[in-house]
Amino acid sequence: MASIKLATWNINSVRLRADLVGQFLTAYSPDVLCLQETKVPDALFPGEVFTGLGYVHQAINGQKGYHGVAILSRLPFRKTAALSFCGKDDTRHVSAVLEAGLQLHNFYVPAGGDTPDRSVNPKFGQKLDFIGRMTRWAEKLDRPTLIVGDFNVAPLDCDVYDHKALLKVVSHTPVEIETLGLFKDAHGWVDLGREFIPAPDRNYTWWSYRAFWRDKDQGRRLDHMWASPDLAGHAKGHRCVEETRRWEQPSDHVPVVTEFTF
DNA sequence: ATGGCTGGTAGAACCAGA
Repeated sequence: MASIKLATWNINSVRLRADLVGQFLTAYSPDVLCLQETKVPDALFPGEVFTGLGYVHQAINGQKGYHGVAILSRLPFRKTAALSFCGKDDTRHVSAVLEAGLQLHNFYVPAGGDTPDRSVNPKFGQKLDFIGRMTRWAEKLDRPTLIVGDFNVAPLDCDVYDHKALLKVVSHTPVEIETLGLFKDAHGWVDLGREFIPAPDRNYTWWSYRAFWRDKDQGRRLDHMWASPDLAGHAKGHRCVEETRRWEQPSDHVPVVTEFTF
């Protein structure tokens, strides 16, 4: 029986934290790692660090300063692609088809700015539109598909430390949760994080750099792995690697890992 | 309950994250 271990991690600058990525790859040995917020143009991507660890297959889509995504893999790709949604080429997607036929899509959904009102904050509108565009994109999928990444939405009450307070905070507002829910239901995506760690258990993937929030465990579940219905049953193990949040000069997000058997 | 850190681009204070 074949087994594939896939991981996703918002790294918040892959150049600054290339060694941390290497530490994670060595310690947890995923076959594939999807990164978000690489913050580096493709020509400057530190690929050799990961090639040296056996991750010789790399699909990257980055730009200067902001956003940026990458897929590092020990398994060969049949094909790779990068999508631009909403008329903006802002490096929020990269995908790869693995030899097993698994379609892997890595997303960095817009954060959405400060004010949850698209009439005064265009970034919030862009976020909702991006998720709407994902919904239409998913209509065409007809293969076993895994979507991973930083969705920048904590959908369930128990995905934040204080549901009532955060209803007004971008990442947990009702309209974001509704929009993400429409996307989820349209394809029947299975939220693997909650398959393996059911509500209402604590299951955070992000903690602010601000010490007060971190020390009080005021986290949110923003990073996700969603499987299409035909793939979800193959998921056999799942975890968040909270340890990395305590590493020196860490990302504010932690890796999420799922193992599949076929 | 809170944005009071952090990174990148600059080459000093911004913007952005969420």
